[in-house]
Amino acid sequence: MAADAFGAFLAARGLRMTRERGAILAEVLRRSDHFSPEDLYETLKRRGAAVSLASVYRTLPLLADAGIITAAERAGKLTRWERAAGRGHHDHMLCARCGLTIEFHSAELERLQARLCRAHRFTRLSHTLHIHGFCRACARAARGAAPA
Amino acid sequence: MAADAFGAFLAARGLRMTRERGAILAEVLRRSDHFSPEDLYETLKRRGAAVSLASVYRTLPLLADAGIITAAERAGKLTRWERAAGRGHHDHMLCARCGLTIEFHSAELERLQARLCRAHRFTRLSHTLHIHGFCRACARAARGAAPA
DNA sequence: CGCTTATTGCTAATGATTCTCAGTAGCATT
DNA sequence: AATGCTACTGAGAATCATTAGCAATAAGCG
Repeated sequence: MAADAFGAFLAARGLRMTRERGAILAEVLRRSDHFSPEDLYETLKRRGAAVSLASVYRTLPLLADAGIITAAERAGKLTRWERAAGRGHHDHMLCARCGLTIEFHSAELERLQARLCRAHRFTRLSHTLHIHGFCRACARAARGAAPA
Repeated sequence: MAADAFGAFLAARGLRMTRERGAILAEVLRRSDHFSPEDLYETLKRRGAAVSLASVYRTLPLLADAGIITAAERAGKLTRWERAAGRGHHDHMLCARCGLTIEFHSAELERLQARLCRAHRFTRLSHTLHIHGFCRACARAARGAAPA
């Protein structure tokens, strides 16, 4: 279904659904985590789908425009992407020690933001919330390692 | 005062307060907006403070560790920094059309985040919230430009 | 004042992302 | 099925922010 949606999206813009774009889309849909363009490229190569890195870079923004994925973060140098949650959206808690990503959603948070935007006469389109810190395991480890 | 704090921070790490670091710190404190390393470098050069771009890049992370500035965003390729709000912290609304940045703070938002983190057993250190959309003027302009 | 060693400026290197360009392939029409 | 018009692709060069390497300086301590 996402493939059809993407095809329609492309057609509406006079673009074409090619084998490469199909392969990239399929791989993206298979993923549920965050991935970098390089990640995706390596995986595709490993699976035998001959798609160049340039095409991966060219296709990701298209998938984003089509609403199928969104840019998730810019950790270090890499840009990471993730599958769009279809309808809703979620925010992230990122563990600074082990890299764990916790995805969460809070209707209350959304409502609060809407209220804040209204107060500032700001028309909200999207948002990104990243909470940095330590996951449970790492917080415990840190406590054990540096008790002083 | 911030200069003293930075000096103490450096001393505690066996680092030295140099003329260059002093100049960079002074310029950073003079700024109230978001700035890129390049921005800062150009301004310093214009003011006659001979500080190399490499030193700017080397000093910004130190100022961040000292809590004087924080990395604000990654628009395009540039990394932008801003002065830390001293005590509190604020979030951002970014206008996609004119680039306006609205800074805001909401105690309720902070409380809500604390609650969400507790629920996920996550130890929060910091967070970044960027709301993307249109500022009042641009929203009005957009409505006028594309009324259909 | 004289050391020790952190720091600086310059410049080359790095590395993710983008561009270029010649060859290839959708797809609508004939 | 063949043709024409373009979008698309792969490979490698080009960009450009950020880093690393190195010789020359200059903090900060005794």
